Amino acid sequence: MTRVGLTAERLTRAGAELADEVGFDQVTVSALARRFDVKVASLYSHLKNSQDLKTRIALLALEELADRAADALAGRAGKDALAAFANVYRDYAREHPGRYAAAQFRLDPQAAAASAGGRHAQMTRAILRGYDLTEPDQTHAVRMLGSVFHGYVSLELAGGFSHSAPDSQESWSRILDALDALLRNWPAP
Amino acid sequence: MTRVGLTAERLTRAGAELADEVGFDQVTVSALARRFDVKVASLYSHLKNSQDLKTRIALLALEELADRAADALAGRAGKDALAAFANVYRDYAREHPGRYAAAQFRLDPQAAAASAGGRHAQMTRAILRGYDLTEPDQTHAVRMLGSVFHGYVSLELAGGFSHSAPDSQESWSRILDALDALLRNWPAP
DNA sequence: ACAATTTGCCTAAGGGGATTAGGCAACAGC
DNA sequence: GCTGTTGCCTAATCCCCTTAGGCAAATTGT
Repeated sequence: MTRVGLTAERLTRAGAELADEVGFDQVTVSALARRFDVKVASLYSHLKNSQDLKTRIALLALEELADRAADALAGRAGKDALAAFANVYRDYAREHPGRYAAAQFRLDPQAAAASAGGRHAQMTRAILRGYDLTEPDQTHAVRMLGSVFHGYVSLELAGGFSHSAPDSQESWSRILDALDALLRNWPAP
Repeated sequence: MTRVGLTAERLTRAGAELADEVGFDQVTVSALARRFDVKVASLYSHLKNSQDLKTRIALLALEELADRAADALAGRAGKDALAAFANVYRDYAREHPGRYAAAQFRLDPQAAAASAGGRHAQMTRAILRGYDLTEPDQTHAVRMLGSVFHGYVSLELAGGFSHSAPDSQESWSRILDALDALLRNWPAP
């Protein structure tokens, strides 16, 4: 029997592709085994279990997302940075819905600590350097931005804004305008 | 054999309770059968299948949420209405995490049309009557509010804001202040 | 009150995914 | 070429989903 050359990394990448094709919750050890034309049990030499697979895909997605965001942020500030950052999330979710869903996967504290989650938070804070916010308002703003981006992208992905005017792209642009205005004029307590 | 008296309604309610206890994705026809001390196959006289069960729970959650929101909105306007509405979502999600997750369940067009989704949208629009927005900005604002509420609640439920200062309640209040300010001063295109 | 009918829950059976134990063949290093 | 390790396999167990067909309990009509 010829060996196929499975590794945790190859399985994770293939799992991510599978997620984008059929949805993250349809990513299964069995489906992955079929994809490699290998018996299911064989994967257990490389993966601890099904949760391990999903965690790895989630970590991959978080890394990719952070990399793209870092790229987009380079050399930008103010509203420019805000929009670039936001678009990275939205575009990633549209290009890779399965991976985006994976990035929402509930990680255990172990994995969460090792994830790119920290980079995301840092970058969101970096954007706010272009605005005049001090703590604790900065944290409130970070949380709000995260909520809007995640919320909008989730709802859009779930089909919430299709089949109704105006265009989702239009709303997205205007919401970014509104957020920029809000950050420039954050209300005092 | 004595009959237990299963009905789709009782199963749906029990499913919702189960969801709150163990998580919506752990809600299974088998677990529900165990809860009623009945064989699994017996449930299929009342439910079409597993997806049917989940859809029913989702519809129940959407109704409950809409009822609470309608209640909270009665007699309120402006920021008062905004905060009351937002708190309904957040409180419901904290009291009933499984149901809240169910409300996010992807419904087929059939079920979606019969759901309380429309009421939610109408109520969000009603809140905006207290502000001076015309179309299409009103729709943009509706979408933004939905995104913030859903996004914040999701992130909070996923544990995103615990273990870090300031308190999540604090951020929530300040974000509502900020949204109110933004709606009173929505930027021109 | 009792027969006829409907209906609720059951047993049985088949299919798929997760996971573990134990075996043998392919590879790497000497 | 021999040896030890590793990769993939078979086999077995468990849990969930779903359908088919049967018997008994509730309900209905007389």
